[in-house]
Amino acid sequence: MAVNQALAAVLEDMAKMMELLGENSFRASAHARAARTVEGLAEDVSTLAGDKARLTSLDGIGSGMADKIVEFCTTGRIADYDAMKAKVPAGLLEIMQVPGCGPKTVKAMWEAGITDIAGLKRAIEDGSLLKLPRMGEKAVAKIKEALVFAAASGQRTWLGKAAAAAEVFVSRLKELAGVVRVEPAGSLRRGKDTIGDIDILVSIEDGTEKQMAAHAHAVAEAFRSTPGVVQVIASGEGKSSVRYSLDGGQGRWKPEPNPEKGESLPPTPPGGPSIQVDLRVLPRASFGSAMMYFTGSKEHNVRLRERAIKMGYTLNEWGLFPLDGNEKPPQQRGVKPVASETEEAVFKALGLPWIPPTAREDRGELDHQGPWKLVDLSDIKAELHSHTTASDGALSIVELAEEAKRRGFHTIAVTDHSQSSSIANGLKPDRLRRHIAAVKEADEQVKGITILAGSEVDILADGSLDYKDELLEQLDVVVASPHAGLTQDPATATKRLLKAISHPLVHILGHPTGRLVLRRPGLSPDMAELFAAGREHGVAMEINAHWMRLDLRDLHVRAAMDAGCLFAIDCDVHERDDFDNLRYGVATGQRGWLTAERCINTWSAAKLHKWLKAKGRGGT
DNA sequence: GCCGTTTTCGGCCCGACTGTTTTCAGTCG
Repeated sequence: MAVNQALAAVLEDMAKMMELLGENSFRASAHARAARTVEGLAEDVSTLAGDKARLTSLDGIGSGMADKIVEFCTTGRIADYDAMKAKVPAGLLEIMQVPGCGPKTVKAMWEAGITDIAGLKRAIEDGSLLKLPRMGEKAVAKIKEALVFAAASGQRTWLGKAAAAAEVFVSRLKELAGVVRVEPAGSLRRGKDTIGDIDILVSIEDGTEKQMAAHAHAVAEAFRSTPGVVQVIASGEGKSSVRYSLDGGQGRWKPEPNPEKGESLPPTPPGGPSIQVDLRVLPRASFGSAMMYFTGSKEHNVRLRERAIKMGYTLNEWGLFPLDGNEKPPQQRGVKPVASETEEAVFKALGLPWIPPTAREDRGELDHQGPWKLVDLSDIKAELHSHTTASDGALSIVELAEEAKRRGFHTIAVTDHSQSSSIANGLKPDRLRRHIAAVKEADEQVKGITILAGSEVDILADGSLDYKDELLEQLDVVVASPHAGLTQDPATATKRLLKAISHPLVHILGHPTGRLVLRRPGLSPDMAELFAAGREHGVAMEINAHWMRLDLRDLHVRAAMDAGCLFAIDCDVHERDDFDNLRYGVATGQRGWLTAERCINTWSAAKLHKWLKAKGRGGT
């Protein structure tokens, strides 16, 4: 998978450089699209390099691109890329990351001798940037301000962090007069594991033009003045953009330099990392098409619009309109849309079932036959991975069980850490034996839910488990997880995890790669081999729901689905609020097209308990 | 550079906003 990322980065850079060099923009976007395809592969692209027919069967990969991929996989380089790199200074690609600095602008900078961020800062200070075409005072001020946030603006944040930030705006705007609905859209609604910016849509109740404008104005004002907003980027009636402090910074930060401190550029904003939040205020009549538009993904939208054109329509955020050859946008000519108020209506008019937002990634969802039946939050009836105060959790066995019961679960498995996880206060065999007894006692005591005795057993570096079989046999649930040795090479990691999967007492492979989103890549085993073994041995693959893990990730889920695996979506509960992370695990499952029947947490108590008991006794 | 429900050539999604402009280019999502 590391190869996929490296190749995707190269193709992405090629696309950027083509834009800079003023080459055919469609050629550039073809490279960008190929980059996305390569990045989205569940298997290592180098395993496909010998099979050109399979390569060209991938979306956006034609004969020429396939040759480049083969070249990269066999020689580690692409001649065209090297040639472009020799022409285009690397610093220009960095400047292109700065908001407001697109290819045309950066090309003009290049022609003026600016080739990196430092040069850009100098050109701002000595005023030479102003001499560039279409570059006035305001444009320079904007770039100046953008540079302050440049380091942060390229960064993405965790799904859980972004969701919490979005909730601050949603709950605030919901209370305003004239507001019908407030919904997050964008990658947050799609449940992506990292979020670049937050999109929030507000629907305004019908009324006179004046009333609606007043409501829209009030919404925009409330949005911009939300505590924690550190910068207002744009503010119109229909659209506003701000930066919001992810550390909950209070009050408004003024992006003005203080000359007394010798500052010529604005100081770093308070509150640490921040995220851009975009607001759109819309009439009720176009809420469905606008939700589709702003939920994306961009690539999914492009496919939808292409489909619309083929069917004689044009699709935009205002609705689905008949194609009439008139150049002026239909909504500006008073043309009535065929569909616009709900997403269902727009999809239906395009001959499609409603597609779950989590599946809108241009990964074949438009060709999906029949209605979507993905696993849903309400399907989950069991939590099979949780920790108590016996290891590193915050709740007692009874507290944990009561909380699970309150959330409507029929089963909770207590799976504290095993002995090698000493940092997490893992249980030595004697303690585990006593813990099993305590769990059984609690199971007697707490009515209305089944409490299972389990363990999250370390998969040691050589693939063996952290307890002897004699002890594992006494457990109702065995979750085997890698915790240490997460920098092993792929071949070693594959061997290690295969050994654990083939162990007859293992039910669930916990957070299989050990990755931490935006922090640690984790293991890169051969996923195809893992999933084939998972199916063979009847081991469920975990989707760890914590937003810091989301492991398996969406693409792995899709591959494991195709391989016929079972899944467990678990919160890895350490404290009460961790149960709330379930939605992120479910979203990740949905992104891999996971159905409820393949997810053991959705099964009835009888079916689940029977499946667990069958392990190690000859059945699967 | 890709691709085919008019196509193996000639297309390739769509609108809002901003700033620099007097009619539009560039950027963004």
